[in-house]
Amino acid sequence: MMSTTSQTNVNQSLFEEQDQISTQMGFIPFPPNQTFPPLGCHQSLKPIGAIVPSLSSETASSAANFAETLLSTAIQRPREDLTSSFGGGEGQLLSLNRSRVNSWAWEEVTDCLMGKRIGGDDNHHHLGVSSMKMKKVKARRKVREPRFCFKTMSDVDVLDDGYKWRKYGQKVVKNTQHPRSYYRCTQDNCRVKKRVERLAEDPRMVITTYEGRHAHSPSNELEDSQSPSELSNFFW
DNA sequence: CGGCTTTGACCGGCGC
DNA sequence: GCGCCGGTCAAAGCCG
Repeated sequence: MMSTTSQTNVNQSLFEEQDQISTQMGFIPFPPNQTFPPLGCHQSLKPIGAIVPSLSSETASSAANFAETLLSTAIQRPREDLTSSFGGGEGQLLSLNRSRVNSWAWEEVTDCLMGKRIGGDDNHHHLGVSSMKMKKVKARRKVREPRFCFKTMSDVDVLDDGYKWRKYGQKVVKNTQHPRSYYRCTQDNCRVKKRVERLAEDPRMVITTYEGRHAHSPSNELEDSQSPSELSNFFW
C-alpha cells in the first residue's frame, strides 16, 4: 500500500529560494473537468490544484510557470489510461490570489489549503495576520527543504509519483477525523519526505505535501524507456 | 528473511 | 513552567 511507480517531472527551479524569512503560499487550481496526471498518478486521481511556495518577489509568475510545467508534463506524458485534454493551459491558471505571509512549517501549507478556520471565527480564514507575524518574529533557524503540495480528488491516499516511499509515521491531527501519514523516500541519501492527509472538509480530497529534492531519478524510470529527454529531470 | 507498516513513545516548538 | 501538538523514532509484527 505504498510503493509508487511512474513518472514525475517538475521544474525544480521554483523552489530554490525557499525558506527565506518570508515566504508565501499560493494555490494554483488546475483546469476543471479534466483528468490530470501531474505525477503520473492513477486514473482515479483528479488533482484540482497545487499549493506552491512562491518565491519572495516573483510570486505569481513563478507559480504560474510552475503550474504550466505541470500541465505540459501531463500533456507530454499521458498515461495510457488517461485523457489529458487541456483546454489551453495558462488561461485557466489562476495566480496567487491567496498568497500570504507564512513561515516554513508544514501546517501552514495545510492552512493555506484549507483556508484554516480557527476557533470557528472564519471571517478571515487565514491565520490572523498578527499571529502570523508573531510566528515570524521567532527565529526559525531550522533549514527546511523546498516543499509544495497537491490537492487531489482521489479514493487513493498515496499518489503514484514515480518514487518509492516508506511510511515512517502516522498521526491523527487535531480537528480532523483522518490520520496524516508520513513517508520518506527509500533511496539512499535521499531525504525527501512527503505527507499525505485527507481534507477535513472534503474527505474526497487528498493533500500530498512534498518536502525536499530527490537526488535521483524516479525509481521506475528504467521502465520508462520512452521518456523524452526533456522530461528526465527529477521531481525536485 | 528482508523490507515494509503499524503504533505508542518520545522530542521539541509553541502558546498560555 | 507546563501542557498541547505535530513530527519522528523504533520495536514489533506482517507479508511476500
